Amino acid sequence: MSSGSPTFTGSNAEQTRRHNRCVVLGQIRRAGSMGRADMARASGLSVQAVSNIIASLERDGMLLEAGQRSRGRGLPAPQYALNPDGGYALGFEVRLHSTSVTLLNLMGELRLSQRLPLTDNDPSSVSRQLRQQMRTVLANTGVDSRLLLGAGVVMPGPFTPTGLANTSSVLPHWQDIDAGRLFSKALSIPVLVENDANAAAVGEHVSGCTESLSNYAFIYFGTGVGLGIVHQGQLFRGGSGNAGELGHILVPMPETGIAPRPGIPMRMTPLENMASRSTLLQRLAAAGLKTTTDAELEALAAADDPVLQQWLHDASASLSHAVHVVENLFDPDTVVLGGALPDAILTPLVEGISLAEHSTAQRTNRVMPRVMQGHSGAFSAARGGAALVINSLFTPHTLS
Amino acid sequence: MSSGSPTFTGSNAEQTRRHNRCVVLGQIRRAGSMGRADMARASGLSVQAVSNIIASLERDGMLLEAGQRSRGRGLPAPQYALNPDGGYALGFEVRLHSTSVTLLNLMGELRLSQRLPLTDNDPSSVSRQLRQQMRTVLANTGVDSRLLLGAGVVMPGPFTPTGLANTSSVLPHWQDIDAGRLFSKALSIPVLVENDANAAAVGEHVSGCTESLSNYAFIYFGTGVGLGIVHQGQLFRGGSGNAGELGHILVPMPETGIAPRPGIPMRMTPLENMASRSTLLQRLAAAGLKTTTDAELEALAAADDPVLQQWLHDASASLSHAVHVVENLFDPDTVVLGGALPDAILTPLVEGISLAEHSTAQRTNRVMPRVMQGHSGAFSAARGGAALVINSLFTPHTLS
DNA sequence: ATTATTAACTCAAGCAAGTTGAACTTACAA
DNA sequence: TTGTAAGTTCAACTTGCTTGAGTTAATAAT
Repeated sequence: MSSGSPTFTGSNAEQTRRHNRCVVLGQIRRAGSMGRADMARASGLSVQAVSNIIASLERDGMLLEAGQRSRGRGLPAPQYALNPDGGYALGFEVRLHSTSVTLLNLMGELRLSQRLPLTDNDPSSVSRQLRQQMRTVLANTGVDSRLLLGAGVVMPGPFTPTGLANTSSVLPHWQDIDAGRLFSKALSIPVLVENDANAAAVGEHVSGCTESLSNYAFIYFGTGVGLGIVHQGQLFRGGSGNAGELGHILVPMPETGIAPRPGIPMRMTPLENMASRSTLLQRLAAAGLKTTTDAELEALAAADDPVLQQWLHDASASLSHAVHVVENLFDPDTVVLGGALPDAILTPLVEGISLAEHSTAQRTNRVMPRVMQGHSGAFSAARGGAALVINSLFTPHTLS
Repeated sequence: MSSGSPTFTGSNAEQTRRHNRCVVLGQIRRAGSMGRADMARASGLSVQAVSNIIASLERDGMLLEAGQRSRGRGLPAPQYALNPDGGYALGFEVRLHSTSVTLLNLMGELRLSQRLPLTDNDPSSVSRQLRQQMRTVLANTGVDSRLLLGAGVVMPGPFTPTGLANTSSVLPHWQDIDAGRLFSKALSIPVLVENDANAAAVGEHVSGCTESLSNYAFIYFGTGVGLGIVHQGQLFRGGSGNAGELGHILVPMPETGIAPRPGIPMRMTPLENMASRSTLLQRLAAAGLKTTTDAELEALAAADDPVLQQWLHDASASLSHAVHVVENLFDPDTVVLGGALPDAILTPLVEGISLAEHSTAQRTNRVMPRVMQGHSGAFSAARGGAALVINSLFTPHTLS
């Protein structure tokens, strides 16, 4: 089913208040702490309106007074800052054989993360396991369940426009399941479902190298290679929620002795055949190295393993091509690379990227580097899931 | 200067009304005509709120009563439809040696279009010429200037985030000029400035093959090749307004005897070296054919000119690659191709596109063709400019 | 030291716009 | 002929932002 025109929905006083709360919270978050008059100026609201919103946020425990600040004459302004413990968000990553969970506080700080093996990945088994993990996390951190603002669940796509089901997914048994509704019922809190790249992209916004940016691209290394796009503070999801399939785009293949496929005019290959973790593992396996864990990969990196070095070389070249495409099509303020690779691999991969001079991104007035390294490691997707919830507090929901 | 986080601005009752007016107008537009109760159900507003908005829109001349409609029992509902003459929008295209103007009514119907040669393209000369063209159009159509809702001006980029200036643009003398402010002063109406591809994309939404869609990509053939992305009814502009530089992405080069450039690992070339109007003209010139006008191109197409045929073949192959990239990165409901090419060229170009089966876009449940042909011809950009204004009436401004 | 100025905040009244519920109108059905 | 359903209007109510007057406290000027 195609998305059609979104039937925009009407607004009223209640939604206006919700919007303005988001605006105020977002400003406090970005500035660290602010006074009422500053917020009024920044938001265009009257001081009185800001004052009422502050009072309501303080009642809800989201804000704390943070001293006073005097700038020259006049009454010193009481400053307000986020209460880090004013709320928490859970993030889950559901994979074929494991589920991960993270807990972030309002400031986007990691409180706990945990991974469990998953034996049955049918919907009800997964729901049970997430529910169990939620209980464990709350018990281990002492966080009151009433402070949970929601959960973000990261799952492999593809998605359909009607919520979040998948057709020929990596996960069996999930055809046409509305995962959001399912988990929301199981966990008794609001749930957002996203793919790994989108979640990781938002994770970088909530705590990472793009906190001050609202337009950027995030290249995520999971099993394959994904792309999360943040545009004007919002995720770009595409018509059916499957935008950012960077791994599918064709890149020129370096001469590695592999024959070109028939039907493809040149020696082109999908990016995920060159620059994904599974490709690396395949190459290592072909060379007789049975490698699977991050620790093993780190050891190979430390030993300057030649197969790994060659892969890094080839993968960086392919990524350079992909980054060029992303820069020209999305015009991001920066391109961040991160995900489920150890830093020992990710860092040389990012450093190996060489960008063409001739590009829209080659502006004179840019303040960010064109390429940056973002969060990495096993929990970057789950962290991103929790970040989706945190981020939604600070970002007015522009639609609906 | 990078965009940073957009400081979202607060909302109030006045903006709520503006938003709801857009919602209601948009629904009437999509449905053709509607009654109050239908709009209330579709928007989530109360019937009374809709009623008040309808009254205000009718006072403003934007709506007309369009009979009654009875569905079974109950009071027959008075229907409302857009008043085609309730407002007009101007669209301009500023090029190196010409300026074009179009006038669209509220329904997106073309009322007039005109092209004038441009001798001096410095800012004040252009402003004068546009002002003159506005007067001419109003005089020739008898439209009252008070019915002008605004103008959309299409100019070549690149843009900067601070409004709409350009640095190393095709147009000289325009460095760091705020074109929007300039034209708005000259024309005494609100002005939007966009690049050709974005404007043409919105043009297709206002009257074209994507009226019922809110996620699509538009590949625009101007001097080069551009891409306009509409996502959830909004243009995707990127961090500095320069998203969609499709012409810059590298595509595999068919064996046409041209030597590969040094530094590029394979025989890759920017798309606009393969699939742009200027490339076609160059090839024709190299073959001794001094062709410049659309009429001459149409004649060559009718004569099955071999140089043109070869170009069509090569360009379609390159475009196939580009469409594949666009499908996978943006996940649009469809990809539309259009712009400043005559139909005699555009149609075979679109028909020549062959798409890989293996793609995110290869869904089972798609309702639109993957590739469609959109508006073409000399005025497609200027039309798009006017469409920007019309579209803004029906699309709630989600930010700011 | 006293007074003026300035900035930030609070209080109370006012306003705009959406919501709610009762009353009215019309068409179809029993 | 009467009842029911659907659409609309009217009037009272509610929410939330704005406005303007009054209060407080820090700095600057006298």
